[in-house]
Amino acid sequence: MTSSAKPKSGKRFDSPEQETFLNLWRTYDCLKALEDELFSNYQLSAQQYNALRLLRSVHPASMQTLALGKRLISRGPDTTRMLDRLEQRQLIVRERRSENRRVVEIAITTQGLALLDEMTKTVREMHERQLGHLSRTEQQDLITLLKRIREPHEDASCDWLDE
Amino acid sequence: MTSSAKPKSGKRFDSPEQETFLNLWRTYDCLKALEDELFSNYQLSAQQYNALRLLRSVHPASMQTLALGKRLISRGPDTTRMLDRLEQRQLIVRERRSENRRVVEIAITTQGLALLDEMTKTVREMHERQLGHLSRTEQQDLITLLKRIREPHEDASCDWLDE
DNA sequence: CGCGGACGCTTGTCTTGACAAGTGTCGTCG
DNA sequence: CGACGACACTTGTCAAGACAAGCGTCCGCG
Repeated sequence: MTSSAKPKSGKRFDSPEQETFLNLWRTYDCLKALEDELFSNYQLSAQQYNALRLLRSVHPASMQTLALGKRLISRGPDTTRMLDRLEQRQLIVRERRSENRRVVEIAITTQGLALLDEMTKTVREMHERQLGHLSRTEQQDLITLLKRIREPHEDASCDWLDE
Repeated sequence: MTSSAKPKSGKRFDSPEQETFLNLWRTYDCLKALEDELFSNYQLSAQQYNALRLLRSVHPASMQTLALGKRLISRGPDTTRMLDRLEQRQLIVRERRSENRRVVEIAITTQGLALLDEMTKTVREMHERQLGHLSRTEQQDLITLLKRIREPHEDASCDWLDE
């Protein structure tokens, strides 16, 4: 049971980077808990909400499945099944283009827009609870730092087109 | 198809708070991708790695299941099954105390410590790639902001005892 | 015109996490 | 000392995500 005396006195982190990351993780998880709580009232996941938001931003035009998937926050091309669920609830429509039958165009429906409208107020309130206690400046500083973190990683495994 | 003219000109966010949160989410996901890639080489999840790290920090003492679960980053009392997997691989041991047969004490094994030791170098390299391009000051600023975000939420759905 | 390959999406399968109910153990109070 | 509630953990069940193979469609080239 000698096993290298590295385990430090009590606890703490292995490196400053680890502390940073764990703080980021923890904070994200903290805020996500609030999101999930709200969205579950509407039987939506955060991802689905974001998909609807994106579709609204291009409405009345449509988007291709892959393009939508790329713009969602998390990687993972499992867009199909998520859209299945939205389609079942008639929040979106899928249409296969006749000129190129490979691609599927996704558009938000009136019901989808209505749902987003219905949620607007509570979503805003949740954001207020999440981050309302930070000043604009603090939020801006934070965003700057976060972008700086992502800088060397974008295009690698992350490509976010939403800005 | 009138549906409220709220969808703004092009895209953008509904509120500054949303922009902040989406940036946080995106950044977390970005860094998590790097973590996952590394940990999958050792057949571990980030949660499992953190559990082992925590157990090492109290080694050679042990922790109760619930206490361990509370200190893990994500909420969710599904600690049992995660520990099942670690136990199967003999990285931890579970022992039911005779004086109080309700609680289960968890301790890291020599093999668990060995695995952590084996991973040390690659983990450090990954952290370097994740966040090495930020100065200490920037990281400290970031941590301060993140803690400030969590301030009003801790104890509510999040209680992090690790500092 | 037909064939190979690339593209875009779908499906299958497995692992992982979430939520709720169940099991065994302990403290306490009548 | 026996029943009740609380506690700590486990198990069951189901939805969500990850990874890889499969299908239909289109383009380019001989």
